[in-house]
Amino acid sequence: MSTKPAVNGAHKAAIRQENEEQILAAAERVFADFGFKGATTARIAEIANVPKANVHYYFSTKEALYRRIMEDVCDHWLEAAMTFDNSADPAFILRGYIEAKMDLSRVRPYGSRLWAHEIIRGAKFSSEYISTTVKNWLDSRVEVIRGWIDEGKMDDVEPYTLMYMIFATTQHYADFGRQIEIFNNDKPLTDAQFAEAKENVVRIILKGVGLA
Amino acid sequence: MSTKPAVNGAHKAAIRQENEEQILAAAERVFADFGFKGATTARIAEIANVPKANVHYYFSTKEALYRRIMEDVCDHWLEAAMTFDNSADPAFILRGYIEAKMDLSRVRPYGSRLWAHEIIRGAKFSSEYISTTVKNWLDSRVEVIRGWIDEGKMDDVEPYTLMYMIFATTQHYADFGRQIEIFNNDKPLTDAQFAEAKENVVRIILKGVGLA
DNA sequence: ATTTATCTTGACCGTTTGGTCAGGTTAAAA
DNA sequence: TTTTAACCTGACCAAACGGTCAAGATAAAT
Repeated sequence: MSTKPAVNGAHKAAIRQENEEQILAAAERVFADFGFKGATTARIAEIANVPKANVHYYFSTKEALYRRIMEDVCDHWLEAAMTFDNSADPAFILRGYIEAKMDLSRVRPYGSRLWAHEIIRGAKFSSEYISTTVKNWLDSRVEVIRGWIDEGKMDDVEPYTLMYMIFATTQHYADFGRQIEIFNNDKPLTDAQFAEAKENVVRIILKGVGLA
Repeated sequence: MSTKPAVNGAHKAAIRQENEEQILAAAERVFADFGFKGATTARIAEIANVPKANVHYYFSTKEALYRRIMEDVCDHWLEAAMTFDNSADPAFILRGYIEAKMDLSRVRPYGSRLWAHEIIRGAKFSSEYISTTVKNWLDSRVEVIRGWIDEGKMDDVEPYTLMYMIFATTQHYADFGRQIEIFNNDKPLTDAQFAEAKENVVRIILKGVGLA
């Protein structure tokens, strides 16, 4: 561990932060792979490289750990959502949002997979969050899209269907990453391949709604 | 049970078929909700309305049951895949394929979710199937799309990206069905809403690749 | 130097889990 | 009628699981 002399408990605080981060990262991965019920605290401890009792020392229960990670994933999702503002230029906004979501899938695939698990099993823990924070955001974005349609800036498409298409397509690169890898001759997409995919996704969707 | 007199073991055969179907349906649902590891044989038995020992009487292990259902889901997927043939008319073929996939999500959401679980956790059981049957089919369809592009029938898009977009968008209605339901004021999509979504998905994608 | 607070962790506990078994029931075959 | 085969299932087993605890180590405060 750190050899730097501690001042005012900084060392103990650093120990806590380092261990918590290690456990959170391990847990995100294990929950992403197996879902809440399928994940074991033994496996999380193993990946985090700490004794199982330590997981419980820092996070009282498996569920507490799970909720903590989901909050973090939601915060990250919100950052991408913020790129979708009320600008007058739909092509610019939609391009920015799709790219932000694609990038999120690229840099944090486990978070997306964890979310997918959560939704697939019925959104047991996140139902309220989805029906409030996420739904309010979605409904307000749908109003913005409707405004663009009314102003003749884009085709008259059903806005919810468009948003679901964007969610689905962008998260696919995280959730079904392994399948895409198998299709790519068992190799992860290179940065170039991913950039090309991103550009094609943006292009097809923008043209699909009359913006390119 | 059936009161019809049996002839040549038909009754016993009917018992087996009925019980197997019940267990398979229950298992598909439980595996869809919780994934392989998170699902329990006790839960499957409960949903199937049979004693747990009966599950093992008909399917030796949990894994045998899981593999059996996955084979079935793959067969079903293949049926939709068959709509994508070598026709000269890309708009017609893509529309047919997208619609078949959307319908599959509508009539068999658990199968799609089970598949999603399988892929999210790394395609542990299905890796070979994906890298052979599915990949060969995908690669051959990509060649067909390239042919259409070469003939100037559609835009020069990256065919794999297009196929992933179709997979993602159509399966979203099954895998993230709960989220969509929450966004729909906690009500499942009506048939009319689903038909509208399907039409919009087809329209956006076809236009997005220069086919509408 | 001593005390206090935090960290560490092997061992343990009660519950859950996948799977087995023995004995009984029912239907079909001989 | 008897025998055979298939179905049924409560009880049980060993292993896995989430979580706890006591005792020791370490760092910080007094």
